[in-house]
Amino acid sequence: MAKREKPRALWPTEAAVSDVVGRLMEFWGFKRNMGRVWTVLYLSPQPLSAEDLRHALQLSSGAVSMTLSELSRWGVVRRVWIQGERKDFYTAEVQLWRMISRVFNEREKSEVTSAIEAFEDALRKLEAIGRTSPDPATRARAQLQGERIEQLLELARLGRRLLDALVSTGKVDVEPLARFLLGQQRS
Amino acid sequence: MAKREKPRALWPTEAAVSDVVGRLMEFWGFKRNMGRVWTVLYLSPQPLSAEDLRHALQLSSGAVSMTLSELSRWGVVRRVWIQGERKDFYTAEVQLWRMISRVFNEREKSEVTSAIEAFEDALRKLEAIGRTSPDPATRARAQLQGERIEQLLELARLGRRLLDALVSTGKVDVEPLARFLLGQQRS
DNA sequence: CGTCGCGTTCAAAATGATTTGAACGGTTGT
DNA sequence: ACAACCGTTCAAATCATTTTGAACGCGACG
Repeated sequence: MAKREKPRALWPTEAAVSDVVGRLMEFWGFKRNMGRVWTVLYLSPQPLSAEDLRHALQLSSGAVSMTLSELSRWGVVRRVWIQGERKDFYTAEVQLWRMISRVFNEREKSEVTSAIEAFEDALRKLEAIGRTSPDPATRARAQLQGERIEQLLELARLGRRLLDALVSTGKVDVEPLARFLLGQQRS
Repeated sequence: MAKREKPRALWPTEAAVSDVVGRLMEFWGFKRNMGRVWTVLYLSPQPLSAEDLRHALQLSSGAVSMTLSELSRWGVVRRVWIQGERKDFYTAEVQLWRMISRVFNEREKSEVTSAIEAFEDALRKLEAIGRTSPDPATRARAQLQGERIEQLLELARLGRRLLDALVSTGKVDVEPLARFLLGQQRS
């Protein structure tokens, strides 16, 4: 039986930071606990077990299990083997940018892409109306809506390009992006 | 009594588009109805009354009122006077980029900024521990956490720079940003 | 004035999301 | 084979958000 430290309460800074990250992630569309669990792992020198996390964050066993498996699905947490331990242990992905670009790529991009498709679809239908409707008022309205939707579509495409740029920049490292942004700045 | 068209059901494309935008906005942290209401206004040739919206989207009077006032607070919808009408009418802000950069600037930025402050705060506390704790293990741990939090801080600052870049680019027009992104691309 | 139409507010209801904890199934060690 | 231990699952419970609709206040009109 290896000697491991007992589940210990979080330091105040750990609690504070994981809370902040939890909030950010929640704001960002994930569950708050995902952020908190990830942060505790990220700040821990050693891998932690589900039980450690349960104590650190006062969660039920089910919650920990579900949160960890969700985090694993996003690839931001890894399961590690610890010699002579029965339990599973976990570590956080420490390559922050890799995490983020994966999320951008999988989550945001599909969101934006499906919006783009819907806009294109609507445009096609409106064009059909513009060509076939007998009523001039109807045609005019279709025309106007087409123009507006075109704008939305352009914006969505811009968004997608931005995501692509971020992700492809980030694939390697955050540096180039940072340099670009610095160059962008007024002073 | 001016002649105005009766509240009319949405065209299928209008319904579809407002739904998509509603989803995007929800995903994005707003209420779905905000997106839907905005879209209906955006696609309408004339300003619409609260009642029109109520019919178009099947909302209660209260919901329409609250949604419109929230949208007004974000400056994405404007109230307009229509000659000889008792009711209030509304139009959508059509400068898409202006809307978005306002949201970035007010909402995201404050989120990121407060995270940055919290990280800085945590760092200060950890440094104090690193200087004063008698226990070497504690000092080592504080050291490590400091490094990790430093990373988070750097990332948050990068995010803020990105937001600044977007917003300042967008203040004028979307064009420059678009050009930059195109230039960025691999081919 | 009194009434009507309209917009707003807010408590209550509905809906939606998250969390719990007990039950289950698999594994290890005896 | 059994007991102890762990992780997972999922229905039920809790908690948070959103929506409703009735009550109110204001201004316009007769």
